[in-house]
Amino acid sequence: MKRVTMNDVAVRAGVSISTVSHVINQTRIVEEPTKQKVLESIQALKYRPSIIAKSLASQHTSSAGLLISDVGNPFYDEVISGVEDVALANGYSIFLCNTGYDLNRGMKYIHSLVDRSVDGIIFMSSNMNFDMVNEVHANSIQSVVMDWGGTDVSKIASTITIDFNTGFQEAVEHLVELGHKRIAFAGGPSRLWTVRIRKQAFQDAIADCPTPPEAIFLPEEKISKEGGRVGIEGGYKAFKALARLKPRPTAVITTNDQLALGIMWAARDAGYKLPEDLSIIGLDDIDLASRVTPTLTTIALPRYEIGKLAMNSLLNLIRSPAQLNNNQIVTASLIIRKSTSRVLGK
Amino acid sequence: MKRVTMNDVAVRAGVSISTVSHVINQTRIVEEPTKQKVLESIQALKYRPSIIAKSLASQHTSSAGLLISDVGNPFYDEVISGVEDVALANGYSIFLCNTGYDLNRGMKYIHSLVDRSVDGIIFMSSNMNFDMVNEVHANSIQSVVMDWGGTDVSKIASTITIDFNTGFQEAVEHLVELGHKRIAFAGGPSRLWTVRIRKQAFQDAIADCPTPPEAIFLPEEKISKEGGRVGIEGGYKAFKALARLKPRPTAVITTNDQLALGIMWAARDAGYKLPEDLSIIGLDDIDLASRVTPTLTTIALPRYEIGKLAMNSLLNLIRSPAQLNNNQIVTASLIIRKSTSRVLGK
DNA sequence: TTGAAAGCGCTAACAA
DNA sequence: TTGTTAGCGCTTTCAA
Repeated sequence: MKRVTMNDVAVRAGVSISTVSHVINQTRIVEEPTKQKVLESIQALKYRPSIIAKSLASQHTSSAGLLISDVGNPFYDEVISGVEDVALANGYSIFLCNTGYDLNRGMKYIHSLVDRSVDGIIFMSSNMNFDMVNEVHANSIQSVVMDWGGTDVSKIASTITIDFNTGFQEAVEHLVELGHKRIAFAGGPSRLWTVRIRKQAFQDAIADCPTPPEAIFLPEEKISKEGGRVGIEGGYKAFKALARLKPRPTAVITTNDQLALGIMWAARDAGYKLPEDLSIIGLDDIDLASRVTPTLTTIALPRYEIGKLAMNSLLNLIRSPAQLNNNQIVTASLIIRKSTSRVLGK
Repeated sequence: MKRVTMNDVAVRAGVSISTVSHVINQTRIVEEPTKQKVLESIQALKYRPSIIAKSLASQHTSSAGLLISDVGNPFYDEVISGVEDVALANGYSIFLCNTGYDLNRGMKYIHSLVDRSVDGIIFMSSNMNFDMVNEVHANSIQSVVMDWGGTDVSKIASTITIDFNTGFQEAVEHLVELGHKRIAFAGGPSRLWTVRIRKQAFQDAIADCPTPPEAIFLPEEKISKEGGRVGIEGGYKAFKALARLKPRPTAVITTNDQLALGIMWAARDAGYKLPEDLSIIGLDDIDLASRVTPTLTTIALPRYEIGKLAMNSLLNLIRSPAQLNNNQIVTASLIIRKSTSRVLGK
């Protein structure tokens, strides 16, 4: 039981191999009767083209790599789905590369992808560096990078950046409207670009208020663990810090939903009534956010859209490499749920 | 800037192309001086072999497909990591295929993987069918399937099955020791094999007790949504059903952690003190389980190990296809945390 | 111990 | 409109 090749189809249809190729790829006009014979042979022989052979001959593989730092991070779920959906729709297959926040591992993956001659790579790992993008570029492979600080890659890759300003502005306005005068901010260490950009957006939003509320910054280092990641545990710690403040903030805005949930749970454990005693705003809109009680008000990232956008950008780049330097911006915006409420009058 | 090929290396080293191939693959003895020359050329030219060309010539691709139903399901996080870790360590790359609980989509992926000549496929999607496995087998591609009911594929694939008996036995024993006499079971619809197997394990565990506690089955259909999936919302509904029972069960065992968390949160919303008023046991040991308060006692699935096991089995199969019919069993076992406690004496 | 050469299954000039 | 054929970059048999 050998593999059925294009040649088998050609022989059975009584045409040349190149005709077969052309009817399959619709790459030149073939007379209807001839075409039908070919199609019939393909059916009869259950012929399936070898993508490998095709790749070797055509010099592109219809495959792409997706570099992320952690499949376990709820941020990525929908991003992956978005990427996959447009990939599948375009005949592309995705190599998933999970760096696990490890630069060496990331570089290994890059090499593997280059060796496999993928047509493009999407960088969504916060733990990436310029060398990686450059290595990819040096091998004339296209790439799209989620703009997570560090070096400027806009000369050699398309980028996607998230506009947090809108979201934070809406969040602060929302709280101010509810009467909050002291708003805390909880995030990881500012040395991380991902944190800095959010913090800046928060500060700008505060400053933009007609009568700015007081902004209080919870101690960063206590909240985060090694690597700078913050999670639910970070929320517990953030709450402790928050509860200790003398005039207590009446609201808190966080840099991610897990952190917000941690604060929420810690607050409840401490006997707070939510949201009356403390308004909480998250960021990301992970799945859980709408499933806990009270449901979490959060600055939502259109994650599925980001995934689709990234893959579409990559496809554009692959199809017309000239079209570089398109920096796409996606906007984060507030979703109001039940974890925020009017501050209690005294 | 053309690609550096094996031929370039051969020319520079003054040897034949086949010698280069052999030193790279260590597939025949090459005199030390010759070998050094080749190695030096490789370095100097920064030569990297084309996996595509290699695949075409050698008829295997060092790539594999991983079919799962939903990246968003926390069950898969570590499974994926496990698969990836051993894949990476063995020079394999993984095509991630997210069926989204959709059979058609699954079949599309299968075809794509077959066309790409992957060396093997791991089926971890509950939404798979015999046709898929058979299609893969018909193309002489190896596969490992997570034994999620349906048809028997043991003749054409290696399988992994989870032993739930141990876990449920430990769970029931644990509750009995704590004095529980009425234990509820909350799960999705029994028509799903995944649910049935767990339910059976629960019933067996109850029956095995010296003095069996009473087993109460919460209404399945109310708990699950379309497709039979149960999540946090299901937990809320399960709790309502549970709270309505006349002599209230003092403990509940669920078929997954999300369900357990839903019950936990609903119970707290209803003013229960946990775990005193209700002991709750989950299943899976998802990340959240150890991060909520009270931390969740749960029947843990060694998910990372399952991933590693699956990929290792696949590699074995690829290396020696004869070695089929190895059905591996992994055991689920209880992790005791804080969501279970002694039943209050009256 | 090494080299020559015939593929692997397809694409894409170039001819006809 | 169709066919011939030279690769794509590598593996592997067969000879030397």
